Amino acid sequence: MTNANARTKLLDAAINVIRAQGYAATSVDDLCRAAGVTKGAFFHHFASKNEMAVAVADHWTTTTVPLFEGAPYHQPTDPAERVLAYVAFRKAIMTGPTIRDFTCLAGTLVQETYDTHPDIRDACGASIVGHAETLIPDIQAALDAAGQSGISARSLAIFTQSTLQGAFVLAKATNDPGVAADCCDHLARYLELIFVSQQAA
Amino acid sequence: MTNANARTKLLDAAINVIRAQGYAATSVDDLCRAAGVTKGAFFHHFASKNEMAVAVADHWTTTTVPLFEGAPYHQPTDPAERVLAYVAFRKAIMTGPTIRDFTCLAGTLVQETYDTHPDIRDACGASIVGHAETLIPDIQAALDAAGQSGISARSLAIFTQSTLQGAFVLAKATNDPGVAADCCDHLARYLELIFVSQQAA
DNA sequence: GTCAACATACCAACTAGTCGGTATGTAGCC
DNA sequence: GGCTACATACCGACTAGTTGGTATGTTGAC
Repeated sequence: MTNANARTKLLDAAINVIRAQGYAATSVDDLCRAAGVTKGAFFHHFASKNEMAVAVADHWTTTTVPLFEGAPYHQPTDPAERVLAYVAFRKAIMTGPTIRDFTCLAGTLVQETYDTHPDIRDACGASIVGHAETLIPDIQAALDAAGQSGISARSLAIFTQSTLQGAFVLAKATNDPGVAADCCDHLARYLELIFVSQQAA
Repeated sequence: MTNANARTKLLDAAINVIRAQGYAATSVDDLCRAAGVTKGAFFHHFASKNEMAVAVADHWTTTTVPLFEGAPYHQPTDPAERVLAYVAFRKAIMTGPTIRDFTCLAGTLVQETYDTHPDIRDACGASIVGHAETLIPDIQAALDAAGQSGISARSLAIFTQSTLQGAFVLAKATNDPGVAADCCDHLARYLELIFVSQQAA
């Protein structure tokens, strides 16, 4: 990591610095210091601070995709169980030493940029929606199995991400990671109630 | 509003400016310009930008409390219906001209300050949790009526706020207020499924 | 006259971004 | 192999403008 090139070092550092301080409060010098590179290197790789923010949103996607692809929640044979295992996995990784460590870069970044920096907003949106979309097949299968024809799989997939983003906000506001875990339990209960309906019939 | 004192004008302006731009990206001059007052007035009323942020979180509570107290969702006689009417009310006010107009100042503010400004974080936390607590009596009554002894009313009240905060984040990320409304529908369905369980028995 | 409520002028520190320069390739020609 | 020509990656001093905050008025109510 340390002997990676300056661009990668900057993007890796930016993930943590921006999650802790926010985007606007993070100066280019802050990022260079955290990455151990100079300002010259920064502006060699990125035309502006803004362009770096777009790049870091993409980098966030790049780093999280393998994490989820390699996660154990894909193992159950039943789609509904896979979705619930996904929520359990999300809850399980909410145990970092600090709240910052398990919160979402894209969610944090978009909150302060959605109205002023459309390019950053779109990159964050693509990251979050792209992840949500990986859940749609399993959710659709689970809904079909439960005979739930009135619920959109896409809407439900988006809702899972919304719940997680909200859980992060509440964890920050209460300074208590446990609140986020509680929210996962409610999300899991909601999904169980939906997915189980036909099995009960 | 315009002939209010400078302090009130600043706090009113700060709600909208900070919701649009974020806290760190909002300069004291921005706030003074938006409020139509001078910098001298700002620092006459607030010792620092930070102190103003704490004050605006409190001001946010002060302005939203009457909005919810006077809302029609208290009318149903059944507690469960009141809770569902609350969610419907939250959905109904998500129709501002821009996303900024219906998002939560406290949620936006805490995202970028939770780690660096504990005083602002606590003020935001108090605003959100304080609002959640107004829902607890109805939620508790609805849970009791449904025989749901395994669910904490407080945890569920917090979850409603978490869901709303997440809905705001997703609406921002997708630049689509409709996403937030969809999330309200899912929240309502979850509550219905919980509250209805004993009625079905 | 005193005091709160502002206004104006100002400052030191910091900001994003620039620019001239260096170090290390590497491709192609002879 | 040795040479030129050019490209990439990086350095760090510099600048023009902005920032939060201060110092010093002014004004009007009591």
